[in-house]
Amino acid sequence: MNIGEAAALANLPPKTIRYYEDIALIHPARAGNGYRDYSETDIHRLQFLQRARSLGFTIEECRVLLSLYDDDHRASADVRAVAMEKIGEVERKIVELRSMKATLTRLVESCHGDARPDCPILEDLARGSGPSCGGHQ
Amino acid sequence: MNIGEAAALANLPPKTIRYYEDIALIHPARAGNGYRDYSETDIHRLQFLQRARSLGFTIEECRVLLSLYDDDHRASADVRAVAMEKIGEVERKIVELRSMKATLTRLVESCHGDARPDCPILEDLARGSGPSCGGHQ
DNA sequence: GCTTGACCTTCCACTTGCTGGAAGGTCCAC
DNA sequence: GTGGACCTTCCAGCAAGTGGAAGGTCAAGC
Repeated sequence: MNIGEAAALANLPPKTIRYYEDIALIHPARAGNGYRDYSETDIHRLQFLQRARSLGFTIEECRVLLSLYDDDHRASADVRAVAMEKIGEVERKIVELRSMKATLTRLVESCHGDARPDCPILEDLARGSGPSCGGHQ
Repeated sequence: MNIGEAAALANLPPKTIRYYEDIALIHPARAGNGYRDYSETDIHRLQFLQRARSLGFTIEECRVLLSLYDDDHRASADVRAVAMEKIGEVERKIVELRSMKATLTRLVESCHGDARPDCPILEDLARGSGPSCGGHQ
């Protein structure tokens, strides 16, 4: 199967699939004309990657998950641990975004938003969070 | 004032401050010895950048905000519009992360997590989201 | 047989927002 | 005058792809 069909089945752009081969996540065969030739197994790996990436796993985490996927003697506890760590990361990100949203909302509500130049949003930004006033890096 | 002191006041690494100069967000003076020399105004702009970045504005958005900050004839409505657009983006990101977290949580709960190799998490990933089954790009 | 267009190939550059490190200059205290 | 902390420039690299150029291949239509 050519890369276009594989792309449609895995819901990934052909460019991304070639990139995944570049970084050795998949190893498709080659047809006589030099075209990549994807097997059912390759498609499964691509779908695996698409789904894992969409769930927020990094490429390196996907590599680990794929090696567990390939390992018949894996412990499901190992997979579970990776997923739980990711839940924690996603949670931390949500908390951070909620804090950003709260601050932005407060700023927008404090701004009259008309044609005049005085703007509490810009004033707040220019004040900065200071060297030790809760700015988050 | 040298870059180290400016960095402490703005809560930014010196490297980042040089980078901001590289991309023309700030234009500090130079002392006789070639060292950058930051004024109070420069510090305010750096604090502005630090705060705006921490609130999720991209560098290009910061550039727009700084130009509004510099413009005595700005309309506060323009600033407000940028901030509201950012609130929308942050919200969309939160929704996406919540959906990721829900899926991950479901997967983790379905996995016994012991020494055996059978793992619903890997099975789900290998199934993929399919070409038209709600995978999000 | 020839053209057209869709597909495939490789390779290199670009993106965002920095960060790390090398090689060297400056400043100040001891 | 020496050590260490600071500063300078420049070059390389990170994640995770994306865009585009230059060219090869395949199948359909005339």
